[in-house]
Amino acid sequence: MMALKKRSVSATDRILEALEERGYRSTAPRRTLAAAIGQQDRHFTAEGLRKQLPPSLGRATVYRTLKILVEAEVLCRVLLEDGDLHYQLSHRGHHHHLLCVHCGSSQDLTGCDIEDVLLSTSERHGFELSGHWLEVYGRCRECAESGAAAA
Amino acid sequence: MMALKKRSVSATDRILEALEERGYRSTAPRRTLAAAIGQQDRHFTAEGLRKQLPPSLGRATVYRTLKILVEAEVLCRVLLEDGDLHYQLSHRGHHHHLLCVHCGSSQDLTGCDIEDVLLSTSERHGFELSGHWLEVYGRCRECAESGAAAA
DNA sequence: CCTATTATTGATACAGTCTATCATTTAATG
DNA sequence: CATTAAATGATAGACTGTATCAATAATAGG
Repeated sequence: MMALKKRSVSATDRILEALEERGYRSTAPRRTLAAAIGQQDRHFTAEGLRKQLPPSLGRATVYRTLKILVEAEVLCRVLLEDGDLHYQLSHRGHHHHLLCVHCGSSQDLTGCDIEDVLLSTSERHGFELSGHWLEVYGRCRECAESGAAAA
Repeated sequence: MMALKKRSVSATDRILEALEERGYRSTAPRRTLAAAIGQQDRHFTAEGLRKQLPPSLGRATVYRTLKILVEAEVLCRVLLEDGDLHYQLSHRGHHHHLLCVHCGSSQDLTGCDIEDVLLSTSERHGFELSGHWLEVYGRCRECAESGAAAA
């Protein structure tokens, strides 16, 4: 019982597990990083993250660890509408995001049969599909309901 | 009759027209740039373009002009699979690209009703759609047929 | 054609994001 | 513990842009 805080704990743990699974050592900087990333509730940049960390944690370590985590698919990169690339906690497997341009939240796009549409369309072009990148922008339910007349 | 070379000529002209339409002055650097961009047959980077230009043409001018052209929708930015942003001549209106990861060519994705799929899916999430970004990666017909066993 | 006005240019410096190098420190292992 | 290899952080640098600004060039009016 009392399963509060489950989200942040499990995110941090998932990060540490992913590192361990891949044979990376458990170090103090990585534990600090994992905790900080686990607390992010939306997409973030490497430098934004760094500002929340003790300055003693070197730049290179932050970037190296982020890179590892993207490769491990614990983090994914999201493309903002202006072309900025941010990081975000990822759920397993290939998926897409509904990114709220107002509050910055993101939810996974589920129940979307976009793969099928792309596959058949590609075939018509004689194109051998190997992957795709999709980001969807708009306003989440909360922002749409509250700021009804937002830009 | 004899409508050869139409593509490159019209691309350069389209660029110059777009600048004029928007009230930008016709200058030698911009004409040089327009000609160089018109000759690109696939996506390129700002620095890659710059290497094909006289060094006297300043960095800032290249970047400024590219920015203007993206805003004018004469150029569009394409996202490569690794997160790199490149530029590319654009055809009018919103569209998507089939990007060949082998030869770097790109073709427009037509006959794709992805907007409809996204719209209905977004609605199910209570998400107010305002835009999206989609890139599709794979191999074009030529590359698929020739290098049958390519990576 | 000449001049005034204003946009444009290119040099320079700087910002942001990320990588390479490398001596030092630390974790894992026996 | 002692060994060994991984990881760290400092530093420098690459790459893609943006900001500033004095000098220059394009347009508009006379």
